[in-house]
Amino acid sequence: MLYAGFMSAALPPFPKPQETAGPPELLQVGTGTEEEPCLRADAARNRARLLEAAARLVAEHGAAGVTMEAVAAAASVGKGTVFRRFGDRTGLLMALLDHSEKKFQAALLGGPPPLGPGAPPVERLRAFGCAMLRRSIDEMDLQLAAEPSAERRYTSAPRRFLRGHVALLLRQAVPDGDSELLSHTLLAYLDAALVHHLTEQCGVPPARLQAGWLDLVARVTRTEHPA
Amino acid sequence: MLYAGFMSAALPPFPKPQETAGPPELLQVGTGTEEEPCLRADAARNRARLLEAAARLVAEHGAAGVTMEAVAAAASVGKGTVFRRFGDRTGLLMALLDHSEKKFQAALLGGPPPLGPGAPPVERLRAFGCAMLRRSIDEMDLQLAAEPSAERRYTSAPRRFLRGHVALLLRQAVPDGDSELLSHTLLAYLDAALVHHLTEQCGVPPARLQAGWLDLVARVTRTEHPA
DNA sequence: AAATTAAACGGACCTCGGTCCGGATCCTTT
DNA sequence: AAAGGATCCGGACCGAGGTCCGTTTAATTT
Repeated sequence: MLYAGFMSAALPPFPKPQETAGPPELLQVGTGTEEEPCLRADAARNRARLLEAAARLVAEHGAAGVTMEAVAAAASVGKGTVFRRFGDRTGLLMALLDHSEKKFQAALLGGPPPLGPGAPPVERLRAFGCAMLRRSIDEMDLQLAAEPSAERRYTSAPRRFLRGHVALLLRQAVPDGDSELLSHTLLAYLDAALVHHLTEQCGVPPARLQAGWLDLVARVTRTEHPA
Repeated sequence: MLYAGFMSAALPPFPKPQETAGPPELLQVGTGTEEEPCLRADAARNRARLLEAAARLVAEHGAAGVTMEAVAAAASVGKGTVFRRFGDRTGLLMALLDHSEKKFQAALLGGPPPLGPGAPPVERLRAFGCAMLRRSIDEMDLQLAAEPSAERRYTSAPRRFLRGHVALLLRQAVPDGDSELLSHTLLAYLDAALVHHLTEQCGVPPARLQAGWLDLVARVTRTEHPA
């Protein structure tokens, strides 16, 4: 069931939808946060409305134009409802990325190689990076806008999943070595903000970024470059 | 003259102190933004007051307690003055780190080896990372609070300086290889937010972080581990 | 079908970062 | 020393994120 929507639990009075804990140091894939735990009818309807409205606003005015009040108004819903459902602005933006996220996770877990299982780990790492780069470039504005504050940046469910995946591959490809730490390093190269900076502000062409990834993987795994 | 205060120019009506451009792709060290261009007497006095007040607030309530209004009040100064001088909250916080920053830069440029010049590049890289880790751990709250928004994260003068330094060492240590991109990767490992996450939220001991750095440098430069 | 209760709703309200501009203040010029 | 002009000051103002709580509504029980 993949990881299934990273924040959507319905909690007592108002407290923001927290992370449903999960195992403290999960190395498994599927970060287990359960799907919407049976939203009430009206709640589900409003949630859908809000997502639709938010998506429309993004399409029209870019991610920067997605104001919590604007979304609420566009969905004919109270402001409080938006926060109740998504916790905060970041949560709403992440929910917008959820679909793409789930598809990507599915490809990693069960898709065809080399992205999915079946190929040797180093090859899967290469493919992973290239796919991530594409994704980052495509959904740039949203990815940037959805970035959590510094304290939570590394604890979001999608991030944890990706890191777990990379760490898994690294454990196979680099048995000697701190896969946990190395996985952070590799993921950092694919960070949306960095990719944005390099491509938009420094004019680095995507091909160079991709070559850089292949080179980085080769160095970290101490392998040779692919042909 | 190092890089000398990353933002402090006095500009016409109000526009925020911008980056004074600088060469588009400077690979030199000393990122040239000139010192306070002769602040008016009252302006200089207020600037000092503000920094002092801000430092006191940090000491008392942590970086989170540094509110622009609070700083203004504590310095007996108008709110607008704070913004005029420092541009925005990030600018104020960065100014607080400026002293430590300059000292660090001096150590890199002219201090004793292996941090300063005189040691082989790989050794300097190792020392650089260890020093950065210490710094990150010491000034954690401030570093986190001073982090710019995603769009500007990679364009701040201190960041550019550090990246230039690492890229310089990498060009010597790894002539074959995209030093620009690799320098981003190495710096990412030392990112304050990541260090915070690992040490505070994951309980990773600093020694492991340091070992991870040495290992990373070894892999990236394709050298052996030090004894 | 009425009563009950847990959950959801909505919008007033608060805080804080950031902007504006009329007026005060400091340097220069003569 | 007086005037003139550039710079700076201050605090009212605005927008947006986030919270609170009295009210409404959907599920459940009897």
